[in-house]
Amino acid sequence: MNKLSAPESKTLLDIPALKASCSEFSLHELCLPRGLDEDEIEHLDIAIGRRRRVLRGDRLFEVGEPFRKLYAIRYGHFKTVHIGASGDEQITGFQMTGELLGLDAISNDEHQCDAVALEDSEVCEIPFDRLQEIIGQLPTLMRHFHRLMGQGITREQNVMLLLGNMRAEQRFAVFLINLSLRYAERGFSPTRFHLRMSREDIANYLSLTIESISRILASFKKQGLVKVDKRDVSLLQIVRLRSLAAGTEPSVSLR
Amino acid sequence: MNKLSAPESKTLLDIPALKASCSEFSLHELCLPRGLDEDEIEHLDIAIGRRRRVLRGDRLFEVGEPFRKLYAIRYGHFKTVHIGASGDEQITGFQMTGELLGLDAISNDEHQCDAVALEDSEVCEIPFDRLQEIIGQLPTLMRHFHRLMGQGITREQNVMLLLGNMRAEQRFAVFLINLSLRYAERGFSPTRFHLRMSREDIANYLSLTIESISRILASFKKQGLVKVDKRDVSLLQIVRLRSLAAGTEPSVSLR
DNA sequence: CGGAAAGTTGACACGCTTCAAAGTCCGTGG
DNA sequence: CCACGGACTTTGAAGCGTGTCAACTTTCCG
Repeated sequence: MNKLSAPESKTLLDIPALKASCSEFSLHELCLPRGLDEDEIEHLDIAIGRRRRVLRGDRLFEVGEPFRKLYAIRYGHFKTVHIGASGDEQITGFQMTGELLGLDAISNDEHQCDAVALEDSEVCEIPFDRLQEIIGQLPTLMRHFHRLMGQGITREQNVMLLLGNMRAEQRFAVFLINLSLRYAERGFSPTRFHLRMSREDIANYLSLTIESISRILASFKKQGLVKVDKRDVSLLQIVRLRSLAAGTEPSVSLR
Repeated sequence: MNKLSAPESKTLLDIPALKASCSEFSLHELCLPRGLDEDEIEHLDIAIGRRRRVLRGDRLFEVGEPFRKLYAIRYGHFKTVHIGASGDEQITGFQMTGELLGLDAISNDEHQCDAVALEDSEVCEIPFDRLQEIIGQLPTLMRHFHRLMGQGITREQNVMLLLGNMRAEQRFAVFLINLSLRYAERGFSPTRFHLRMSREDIANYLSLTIESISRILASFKKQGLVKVDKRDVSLLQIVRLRSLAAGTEPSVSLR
């Protein structure tokens, strides 16, 4: 699907081509900030550095690695994994095309987590010091970047609410609805998609066990909420799923 | 303790006074960024707007309020409260002198939580658009501000780890050790401090019940880890508490 | 001093984990 | 093509940590 034959080592000053490449892959987050004129984009393309391919299972960056660049996902999926004090791993997020990786390293100049590709993927490397120089001259872009960092904060606050207040079924419903929304934003079906992550990853992210995920999935299937074949999911009653996720609808007992 | 008779309506261009006032109250976070020269501070003081007092129990800002300013705490304590979809409240953090409030609103131009004063407090109001103008001209300050936002992100990731992976005792130990560190940074005792928040607030923050907090506290007292009188806490065995918090030491059964 | 709010303590319930075992998928090699 | 093995998934039964509920005690503050 994402087959592309992009010229690998073209000059970075080819503005129309840059613009095209950004919109083509819907890098709407940082590569194609809304409201920039040609002149601004000209500055921006200096910061948008090399592309980098990351194969499934490989790490884009690791805990402790010095912080130099942010990464905008051109296509593919990633997970970010934190290592707790006692060696336990926790997945703190799944990222997809158009999203930004590496913000967690800004505070310490050191990456706080591993970023692992869930499938063969490609990212834009964005040197952070160059980015800061540029946004100093482009207020629109600065505002945009700050909004992105703010989104990182609110996203995580939502996960805090999820882990703090929700029971297993609701967590899983939130997980599904969240994926649905993000795929819809990218022009894919909100009701049918492929899970790039294993059950184990999902369980870890939601702080549940794979057994619980399995049981909830079985329960959802029996209620006719979803259809599941391996990692292919169809949301059959998205309205009910939404109200489950919102906590409006009382969750049905698992037995 | 924090009795001060600051001239309320002095001119904001009094640079030496500004400098003094910032260091005096250890607003080391944003009001006194390290590495700024006099000239830079001159620019900065335009952004540092009015001071504002907030009485115990009052809200500095509320959910849905349009975002205009960030707030640097000059003295006092706050909690930030999020309202879940089904009306349930969750406390997502406690903030103390020198910390920044309002970052969560940057993504949406709308505050995502309530900020409630836990005691009579005072903040610096920092108009965000002015701040952005200024950091566009002061790279040092920009880097500093980004570091602060990054800290917001890493702080929340730590809470995610806490809520996701830790049992009740460990959560509470982390809570105590975290307070201890932050008081130490501010020149207060790391082993004796006063809790500004109720048991209910603590329980809510840690996603536990007040009964659990009470039981854990009793258990810690029995083990000689802490001494507690109302809201006054003494950490008697900070080493063991640290290893409990780190998950190194297996937690002792509650009975 | 009195009533309300906050904190403590005990008994029980429940949701999820843990442990165990069976079932399914899928690549590999005979 | 089928047999085999390992990884992943499903399902069941039991256990544990924490929530819930209720009663009691202490503290707070007019």
